[in-house]
Amino acid sequence: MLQPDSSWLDGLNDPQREAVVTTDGPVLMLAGAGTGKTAALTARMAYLLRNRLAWPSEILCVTFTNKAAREMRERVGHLIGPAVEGMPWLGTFHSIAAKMLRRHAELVGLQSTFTIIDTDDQLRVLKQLIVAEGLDEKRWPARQLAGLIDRWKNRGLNPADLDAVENEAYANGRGQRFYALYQNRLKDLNACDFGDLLLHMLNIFRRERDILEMYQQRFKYVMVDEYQDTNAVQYLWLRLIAQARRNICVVGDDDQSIYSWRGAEVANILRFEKDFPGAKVIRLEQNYRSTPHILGAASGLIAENSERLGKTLWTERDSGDKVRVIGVWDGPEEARRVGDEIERLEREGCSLNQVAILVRASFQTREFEDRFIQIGMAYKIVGGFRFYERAEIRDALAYLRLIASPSDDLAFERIYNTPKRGLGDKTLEKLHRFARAQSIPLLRAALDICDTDELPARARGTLLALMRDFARWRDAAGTLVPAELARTILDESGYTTALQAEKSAEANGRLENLSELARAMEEYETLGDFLEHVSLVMDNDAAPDDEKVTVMTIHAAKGLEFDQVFLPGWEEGVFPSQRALDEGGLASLEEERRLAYVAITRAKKRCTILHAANRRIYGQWTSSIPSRFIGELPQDHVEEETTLSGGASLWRANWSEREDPFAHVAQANAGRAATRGPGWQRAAAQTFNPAPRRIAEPTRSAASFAAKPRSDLGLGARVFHDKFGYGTVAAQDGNKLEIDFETAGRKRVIDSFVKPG
DNA sequence: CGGTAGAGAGTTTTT
DNA sequence: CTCTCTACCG
Repeated sequence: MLQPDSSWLDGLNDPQREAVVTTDGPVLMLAGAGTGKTAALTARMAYLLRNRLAWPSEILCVTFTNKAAREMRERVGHLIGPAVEGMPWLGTFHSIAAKMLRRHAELVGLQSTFTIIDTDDQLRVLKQLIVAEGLDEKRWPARQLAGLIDRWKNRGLNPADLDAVENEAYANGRGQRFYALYQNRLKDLNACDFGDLLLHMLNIFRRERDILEMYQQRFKYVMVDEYQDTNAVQYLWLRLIAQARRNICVVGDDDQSIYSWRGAEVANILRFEKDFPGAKVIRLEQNYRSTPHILGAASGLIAENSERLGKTLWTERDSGDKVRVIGVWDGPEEARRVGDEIERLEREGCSLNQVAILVRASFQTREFEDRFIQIGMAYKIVGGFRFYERAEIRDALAYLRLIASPSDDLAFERIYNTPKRGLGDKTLEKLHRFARAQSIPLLRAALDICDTDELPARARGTLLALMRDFARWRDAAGTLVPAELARTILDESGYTTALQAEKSAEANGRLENLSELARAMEEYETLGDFLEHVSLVMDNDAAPDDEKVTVMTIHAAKGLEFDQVFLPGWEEGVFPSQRALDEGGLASLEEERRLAYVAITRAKKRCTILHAANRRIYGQWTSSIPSRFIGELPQDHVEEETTLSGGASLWRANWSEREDPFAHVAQANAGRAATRGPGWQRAAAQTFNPAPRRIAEPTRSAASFAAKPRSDLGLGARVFHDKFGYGTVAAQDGNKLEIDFETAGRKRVIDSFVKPG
């Protein structure tokens, strides 16, 4: 064997280095937030490859997200060059399982060309089953069943494995039956859902010794990122694969486990040493990301949790700023305050890409979006719908799926009347009956039924035309590259035209998404490659674009870091969320606390926590008290700018700079005093001596300085706004416009956000 | 068959 | 409040 090459070890600290060179036997790397676990993991992989301990194809490296997989691939590539291209088994649990399952599909009754369906299709299938079984879909929602089936699959349970209690969970003891029906239906459709990818492979491993052994032999080394997030199937799957050689290295942080509601089991990380006796436990505790105050605040908070392995993060950095806690009057003021702070940071030269607002729940982003539009702050909302989950993308994909596999009934159902071509439920019903009678797929049935007199003339004509289109597209698929094929289909199906005709605000964006889709397809040579990619890999990562503040949920922010982090909405009921408090008991509360820990540890330089005394939730004004997590932050690391219980004096301190915070509430509450909670009354009872309210913008925003009116947007001008759609200019004040939007109503907007319509 | 009016529900979401 | 789904009418 060659001399071990240790150049990868430069720049790593002692524990990291140990994790890299301990290649034999099980290793549990407990890596706190910002301790360089990815660096360690990638160095370890480079070390294995460079020292010829394994070929690239002999390393199994599993991540949860495509993003993490991509990053890992890039970083290993940096260390060892293009050899990394040949790492076929570096990827997400799902993509790796899918790759395996394509090879062994027949063992679970599928063809290797099976389609991977998403939640949408899943719900459609379930709904059909529920209706077919004569159940009231209102009483027993498909969503609920989908959730149950998901959870069962996450736990590695097949229909036959359900006990009576599980079975009772749906429709009075019909859970098992529906689960089984669903699995059969998927088999008929030659499809599987995300959960199946892992469960099928687990079943195969359990049943077919030789196949399991083959993989056990192949993978000399197994590495797992974010191990605290593994669920039962993933755990069992990994354990089977790693059992033979026992060269498994898992990396995780029990304090950052925030996905238990999706089946992740922290217990997996806690029991690793039992599963793999003799495991070496390595703690990465030196933090390279945050200031001591940020770490101190986060550590103090997480120390309140009981079930943890325990780590002590430390840093060599200087102190920096304390974590700020700011109390404000209500939601709008919170957004205003954050906007002001960010403008100040901007003036100080801080890059907006280094600023993030992290919220507990996605509805909270709205407040900020409204405010940022008003002051002309560049922002991006991350999360929400993934690219491939958008309706237009899924429609386009359905067309392509149907070209690639004509038996894809789900795809057929999705597009046979999209765009609207006058085919309705009646026609679909007939098609279904026809297809079932002959045991043929819907597309085939549609073709054949045109030769009969089953359908009224008009429907038959429409259907026939559609079938001709499909025949033509199938031919075209032989000659055109996927991207061109997609463009042709979108064009000839009338999809593009229908969108263009629809003059709504979203239509434009949808058209852009579709061209984006076609552009993304350029990289693929075959339709099959592309479809596999899209169902498993295609994600939402916005191209690294220009200076923008990021607004996203804390869940979405895991693994990221920013100089400046704002954490709004730290109020009881919002964070920790009411649901967690009501339903999950202590375990839930602790997960919320871990979430808070993740949130704080995203900050490199400064972390600002906000809480509002009043918030409008579902249109109701509700008063709220600061989150218990605020009280749990160690005093030494925190500076409180104002406290609500401190009452008037603190409010008054900043009073003159601000518009009357009661204005909103007073207005909104006019005539509905009943909605005033105790907090409102308490605060309202305090007498203030408000400074005269400003008439114009309550705060100076950067946008209001460059107030040059645009001549092309005078009164009455018709304009288009990306978010609000078409409207008419009702007032113009410098570069600020008031616009009556056709659908969104009157809004104040900076002129650079609109274009003449 | 397709548009509109009311009702009902409404955390987090890597794949 | 605001979005989504379903029921009904044209």
